[in-house]
Parts: sequence; structure tokens; C-alpha cells
Amino acid sequence: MRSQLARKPENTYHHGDLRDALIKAALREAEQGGAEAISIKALAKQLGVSQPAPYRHFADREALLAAVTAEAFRQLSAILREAMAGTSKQSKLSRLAQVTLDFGLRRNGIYRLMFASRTVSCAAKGSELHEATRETFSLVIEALEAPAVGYLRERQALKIWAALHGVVMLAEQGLFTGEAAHATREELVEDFVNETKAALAAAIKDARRRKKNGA
Amino acid sequence: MRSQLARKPENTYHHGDLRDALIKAALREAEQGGAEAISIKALAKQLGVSQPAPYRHFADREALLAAVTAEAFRQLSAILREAMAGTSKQSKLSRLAQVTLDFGLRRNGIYRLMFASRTVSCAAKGSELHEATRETFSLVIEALEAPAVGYLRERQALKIWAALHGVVMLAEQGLFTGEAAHATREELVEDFVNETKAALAAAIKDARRRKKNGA
DNA sequence: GTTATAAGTTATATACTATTACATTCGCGA
DNA sequence: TCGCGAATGTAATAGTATATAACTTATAAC
Repeated sequence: MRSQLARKPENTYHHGDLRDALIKAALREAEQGGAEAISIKALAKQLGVSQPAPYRHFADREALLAAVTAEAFRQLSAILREAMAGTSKQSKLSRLAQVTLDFGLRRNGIYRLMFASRTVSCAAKGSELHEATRETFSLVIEALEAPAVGYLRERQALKIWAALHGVVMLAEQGLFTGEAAHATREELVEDFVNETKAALAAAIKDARRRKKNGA
Repeated sequence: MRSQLARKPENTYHHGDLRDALIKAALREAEQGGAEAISIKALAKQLGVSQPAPYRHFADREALLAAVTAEAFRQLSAILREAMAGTSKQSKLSRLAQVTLDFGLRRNGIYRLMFASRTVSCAAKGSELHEATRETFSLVIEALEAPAVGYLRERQALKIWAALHGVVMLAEQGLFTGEAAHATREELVEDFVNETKAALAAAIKDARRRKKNGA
């Protein structure tokens, strides 16, 4: 098993770990240009193998994109986990939100691959990609640091997750740099975080009170 | 000026209104498959002209996409304006939110063209596309039905707009059909609408009180 | 009417996806 | 350790897309 980004050594027939090298190289390509920037031909050339070689590892371009997207979700999960791990003055949710925003803007091409392409919605239940997305979402629920009361957590997790992605989209679109944008992305994200905490606390309190009265 | 979707009549040399026909046909193609489904060659064939003919009207594929996206924004603006026009039990903001969600899901390919591609962020200030996006956003501000107090409206408009797009993204990704999704898209959107109304009212009240005290 | 220009045509260069048939290497069991 | 099958790579090629160049036809301005 050789280094994953390396070209095939000259005078050899086998690359060593072409599948992984393709995914890593494709991720690098997509960083700026998104899915469109991923070209099987170009990747093969980069890695020093023939053009059809990648097809030994991926049925077609879509399959490569799915694998790349799954890897991107795993990377995001790892980053989120790390950000949420240590202790900090900020809440876990706040840290998750900031990291997500940063990821969405700095690695926007990859971000679009993950949230704005049809790749994910086409992923079969149980597929590598599907599992990777569920894993990431479970971290959002974890970040709420709230007990499981019905599905209140899931609902608030969906809401903050949606809000975050919306901010990334509009930021990328340039709506925050215009003359009418007297609110920063970070301010909006913090607004959403605080509203989420308040809504969750209120909902849980309410649910418990109702349960008590019903008993 | 002929019908915009028609093929070129046989035995004629000029199409009549190829530019507009290209945009309309491209919109139809993008409805399902997004930008990837737009092929200049295929469009030319559909409209009965030669493959290079479209290049008389658009410098390259990107230019066509920009024009198509601008048209999509104008269509969304028209739909929003209509929805907000009449009287209804529901607030303007609520109607805008529902229409946006519906548009984002039913015409998802076009929606991705508008909000999830790099086309918009590459649009120059003052370009047709840039103006079309600003026009749409101004409708969001209008939907708040609130007086202009500083930039409070703009901030809340950005927030609800972001939240709406996030819901569309996650819905398209299948996060609402999973087992953990015991909240519907519509419920979440209504949540966001209500939070926006409350936040805006509170912010305006607060701003006026502070101004009064300061005077 | 003549003529400049807009708008279309054919032919062609280049790039990417994907398949088929063939070649090389690796690893495992006899 | 030899041999053989599976895995992995190559060469050749078909098909489709973007885009440009050189040429043709219609339109409209004068």
C-alpha cells in the first residue's frame, strides 16, 4: 500500500492504490471547481496511469463522485468531532456551526458536491455515501447536548442544519457582500444558534410539563 | 418575432428568435437534471438549427447558463409577486416561504442552477443576472411588511431566505424522508416564518425604545 | 438597388466518457 | 516453487460535447 497521492512509479505496471489515490486527487480538484472540475481523464494523467485505468475501480463517473462525496462527509465529520471534542467557552453547537460555515466557504466546491448535487439523493439506503451522511447528521444532534425527548432534538437539529447551509449558499452567492448586507455571516449563524438553544429548551420544558400534567 | 419554443421552419435560413428559444428550451431541460442537462448541441438539434448556431448568441456555455439563470430568477420573482399580491389569511411572508419551498422542490434542477452553482457568484455587478437576483431578494424584504428601521429588515430577510434554502437542500437530500425525520418540511418552514416575525418585531420595538431613551 | 451586418451553415480541432480486447502482475494453493 | 486465476493495467476505438474558422444567406439601412 503506497502513498495515496503519488503517481505510479515508472517501470511498474501496477499503481499500488489507485482507488484511494483517485478519490484524494478528485477531492483536491473539486476543492475549487466542484464536481465539474473532476475529470477522469485528467486524474488518470495526474496519477500516471492510462485513461481507462480508473474504470477498474469505479463503474462510471457517478460512482467516483459518490465515493468522493462520501469521503468528504467523513472528513467533515472528523473536523466537527474534533471541534466539539475539547472544552471551550463556546457551546458545542456554536463550534459546530462555525466549523460548518468555514468548511462550506473555504472548501466550497466540495461543499456543493455534498449538499447541492444530486449525488447524495441518489445514494441507496445502506450505501457508503448514505451512511456517511447519516453519521454527520448524528453529530448535529449530539451538538445540541440535550436529552432525547420525543423527536424534539431531531427537529431542532434539522432546523439549525438547514439554516447553516442556507447561510453558506447565500454567502457564496454574494448576498453578504452587497450594499444591503449589514449583517455578517457569523452574526447570522450565532443568531440561529441562540434561537435553536432557546427553542429546544422551551420545547423540552413544555413537553415535560405536559407529561407531568397528563400523568 | 416568432414563437419562442418553435423549431426553425424548414426551407428557411433564419430561426427568428433563436436566443429566446434557447433560453426557454434550456430551462425546460434543466427542470430535472440541472445545469448538467443543458447541452448546446442537443438544444440546437431540438430547435432545428446547426450546432454552432447558438454561439452567435452566447459566447460560450457559461454565458447561456447565466442567461438561463437570470430568466429563472425573473420567473421566481413573478411567482412570488403573484403569491404575495392578493389578500389571504396567511401573511405575505408565509406565502413567500411556501412558494419558495414548492419552487425549490418541484423545479429542483433550476433551483440548483440559481442557488447552488457558481454561475451567480461569478455574475458581474450590474449584469442581467445580478439585477435579477437583487430583484428577487427585494421581494423577500417586502414580504416582511415591516418599516425600514436601520437594517433590521435586511437582516431578517437574509435569515429567512437562508433558512428556506437550507430546508430545500436538506429535503432534496432526503433528510426528511428518513426514519428520524418526524418533522415535515412545511412545519419547519412555518417555524422559521414565525421566528422571523417575532425577531423582527422585537428588534424594531427595541430599536425605537433605545432611540427614544437616547433622545 | 447596393452594401454592411446579423445570423446561419459546413468542416474541423480538441476534450471527455466509456467499452472492448489484450497484457502484466500478484497472491494463493498444490 | 511453480502455475494459474483474479485483479489491475494498457492500447485502440467509438461516441458525444464544446468551441472555432471559413463561408453563405437574409435583413435592413441608406
